[in-house]
Amino acid sequence: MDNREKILTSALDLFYARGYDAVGIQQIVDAAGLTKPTMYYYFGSKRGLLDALLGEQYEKLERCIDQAAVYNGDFPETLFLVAKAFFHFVSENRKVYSFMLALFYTGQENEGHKAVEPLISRYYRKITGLFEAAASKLGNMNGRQKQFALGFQGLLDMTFLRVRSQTPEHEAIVLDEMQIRGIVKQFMYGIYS
Amino acid sequence: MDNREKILTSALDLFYARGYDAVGIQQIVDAAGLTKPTMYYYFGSKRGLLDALLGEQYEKLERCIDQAAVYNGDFPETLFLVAKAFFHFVSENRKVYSFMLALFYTGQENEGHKAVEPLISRYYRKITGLFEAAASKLGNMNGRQKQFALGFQGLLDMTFLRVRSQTPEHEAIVLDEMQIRGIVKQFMYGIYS
DNA sequence: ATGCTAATATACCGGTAGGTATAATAGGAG
DNA sequence: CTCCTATTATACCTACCGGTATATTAGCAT
Repeated sequence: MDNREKILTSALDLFYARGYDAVGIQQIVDAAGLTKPTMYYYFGSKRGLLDALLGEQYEKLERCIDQAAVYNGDFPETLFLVAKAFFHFVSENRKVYSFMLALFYTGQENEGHKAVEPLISRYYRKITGLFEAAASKLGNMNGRQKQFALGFQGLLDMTFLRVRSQTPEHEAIVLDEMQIRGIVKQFMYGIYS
Repeated sequence: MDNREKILTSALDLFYARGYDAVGIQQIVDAAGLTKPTMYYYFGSKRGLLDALLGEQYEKLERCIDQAAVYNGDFPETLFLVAKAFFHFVSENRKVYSFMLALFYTGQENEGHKAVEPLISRYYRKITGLFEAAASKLGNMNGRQKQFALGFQGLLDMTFLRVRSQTPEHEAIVLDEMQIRGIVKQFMYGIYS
């Protein structure tokens, strides 16, 4: 692992545990066994570090979802595949996804919020696109695709947070296929009722 | 409004917009038109200010819910009354509830998280108690009361965040009874399916 | 008027924040 | 061997952080 990666890793650990604003550059480079100029050489600023961290991690999430999110006519199955891809990613990247959610929930004038906001919006557009692709077949969404997308992703986030809180920090987050199908089923019943 | 209140108000405004760690005491007292020693006279420390702010606001939320959350045999109706009380509170206190959620989602080693955690836990215990009171009549919960409570509250939070994001900062958040009934209905279908 | 207390301001503390000027080091290309 | 560039560290900057010692003000009871 080169020094750039060391800094990114230490930063994520600390941001996840204490939050972006509560962590100083000094603490990050200390944890990485380096010094401040090294961090500024690679990232230019604290915000630059955050952007790099979020950008690189978000790309991984997006690739995960893109591989799964192909509407093929069977909408519940598509949602299941998306949910499965999502949980696969967050299980192996619990820190980064938790951190992204935390940043997104902080005040809109917060620097961290401004950094994640475009990524989260982009992600939601992707999920919304799924519902729009299915709109012609489902028919009864009445322009509520965005609301459904938010509801669906909210259910996934909520489930992630619940399972995370019940899983010790050092253990892997586990959700089997049956549980994931259960979540999608619950969501679909909500839509059709 | 006395000076103590002025400080609490300014603090909430700033914490809500920028986050707890990103706001300094100096900014808070400047916004309130006062000076630092006044803040330290009333609250002793930044953490003391946060505790006072959260404590006083949480009490209002708890009173709101307590008035509504009395299980009377009709469980869906009980949930509806709780949801209605919840939305009534968050509509009139959008900043404080948003701020509480933000703090709760930040890292567990963050001071702000430590401050809200007991309040949120207490709140969840209250909601869980509702499901436990209904357990004898509903019967089929199989010890999943806590999970249902988290799911139900998560749905309320999610809805609040969605409606909030669609409501301009200066406008009141509005959810009519029909929409609230729809949310509860969606949740119940999930349980029974 | 006098003394007491609650409430507020001025001016300051040590520490650390984000950030940088400068120099040393190291590895490859010629 | 020598130069060049990429990388890293030492030492420092200013600004602001949370917090406080001290003085002042205002109101009130005597």
